[in-house]
Amino acid sequence: MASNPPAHLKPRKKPRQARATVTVDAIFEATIQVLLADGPQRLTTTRVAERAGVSVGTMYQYFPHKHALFYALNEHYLDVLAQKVESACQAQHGASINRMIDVLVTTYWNAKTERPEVTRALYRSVVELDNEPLIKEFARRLDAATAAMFASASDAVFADLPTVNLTLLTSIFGTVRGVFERNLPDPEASAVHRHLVLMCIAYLEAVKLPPRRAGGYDPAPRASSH
Amino acid sequence: MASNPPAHLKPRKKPRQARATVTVDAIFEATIQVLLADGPQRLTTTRVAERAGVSVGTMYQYFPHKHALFYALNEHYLDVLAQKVESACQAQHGASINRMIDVLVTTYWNAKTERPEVTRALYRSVVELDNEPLIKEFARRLDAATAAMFASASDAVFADLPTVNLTLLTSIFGTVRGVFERNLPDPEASAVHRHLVLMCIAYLEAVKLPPRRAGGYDPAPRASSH
DNA sequence: CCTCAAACTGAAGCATCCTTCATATCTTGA
DNA sequence: TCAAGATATGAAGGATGCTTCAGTTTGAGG
Repeated sequence: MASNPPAHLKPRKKPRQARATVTVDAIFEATIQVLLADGPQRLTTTRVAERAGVSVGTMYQYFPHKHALFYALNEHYLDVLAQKVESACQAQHGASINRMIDVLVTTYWNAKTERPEVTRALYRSVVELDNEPLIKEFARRLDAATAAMFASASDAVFADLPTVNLTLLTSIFGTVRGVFERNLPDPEASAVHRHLVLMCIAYLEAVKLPPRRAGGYDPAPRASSH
Repeated sequence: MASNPPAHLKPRKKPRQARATVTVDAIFEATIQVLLADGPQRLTTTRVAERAGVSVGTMYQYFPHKHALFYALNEHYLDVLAQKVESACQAQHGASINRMIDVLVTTYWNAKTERPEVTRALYRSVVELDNEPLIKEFARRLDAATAAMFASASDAVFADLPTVNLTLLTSIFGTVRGVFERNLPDPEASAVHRHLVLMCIAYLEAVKLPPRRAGGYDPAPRASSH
């Protein structure tokens, strides 16, 4: 369901027997474990294999090289994340922009916060080679999902939805990332979460086109026009 | 002028003769060059030394190991960046919040955009070991600078300035980073820049305390109260 | 001009790490 | 039960990188 991996880092083969499936799952899990325990620098084929309880050779039956493993891991993570956001957006079609923003931010936030260590580890690992296609595809999917949602808002229409949408996503993703990067403790992190919602709502209020009656912000605020 | 580097990655010695200064500068420049040309993965002591036109041994006279070099590079970069923002903030004391936001965002944005390749390379390199203290110190400095600025605003007072300030900085930094990460082409990047300013202004409008007279947003918008 | 500390050199030691492949074991299906 | 394909093993080859140090060159001060 995700994108098409560049040829050079496609998995070598898919598991056909039950034990092989177990093995591959163990390898993924081990990769995360090693990432958590030792950091991206010490993510070593040997270490992953050891932790997964298999031999190095086994890994190379499924992944042509280390980067392919890494790529597959991130692909899976981003795919799950994108699905969560997509279905959350879907569910809010026709709602108010306030609710949309709240759901969007909170869904993304919770998904990232569910396993903070994993999130942090992956953020730090995204540096590795060639996952730019992954990020692009992820961004494209969410762009589409949120744009469709906002276009369906019951209480607002936007002149330049693409830009508004892009700005929103960029700032939400960036803010969440910043919270992880600075390792903000919980009272502050929650406060930022709340204020991020406020910020986005205020932004949408400011850029939405005035509804049919009752001017939005500039001309004659709440007197019937003229 | 920056923080105190952890002992294990302090420079070994400072240049005492002119040629040594030249050497150290060349090493820094070469580090950036290699980062740009080959990426953080291929940043190798040998490669840096070669590009700098010195031998590996020379590098080790000044830096106890690779990470120390890296650390010093980032330290310098963040220091310059922090200074720019600090002085920009200083200059806006007493101004309106709109102007403050505009100056803050634009200053940061321009500083990052000045040499986009370098920015991108450094963003990608910040993964390396132990520069968390650097980030913390950088955040602390800017936090202080912008908080002081906003506290002096001529047209607004905030109930919870620390949170407002933290949210602003986190989202601004994060958004800019996101623009680089997604490698947004210029029309879109500029649009996000503009909208980021709008967003921050709308946010501050929404959270500022109502001025002495003429209620802010909730009660009786522009009729003399009561 | 001379001396000594500062600066520089770069081959080599040491430590990892990635990846392969010949071999062994397991599972399935007939 | 047995053959054949699937899966697993792990020692070893090959590559690269970090760091040291014994020795050389350079520059500053007397």
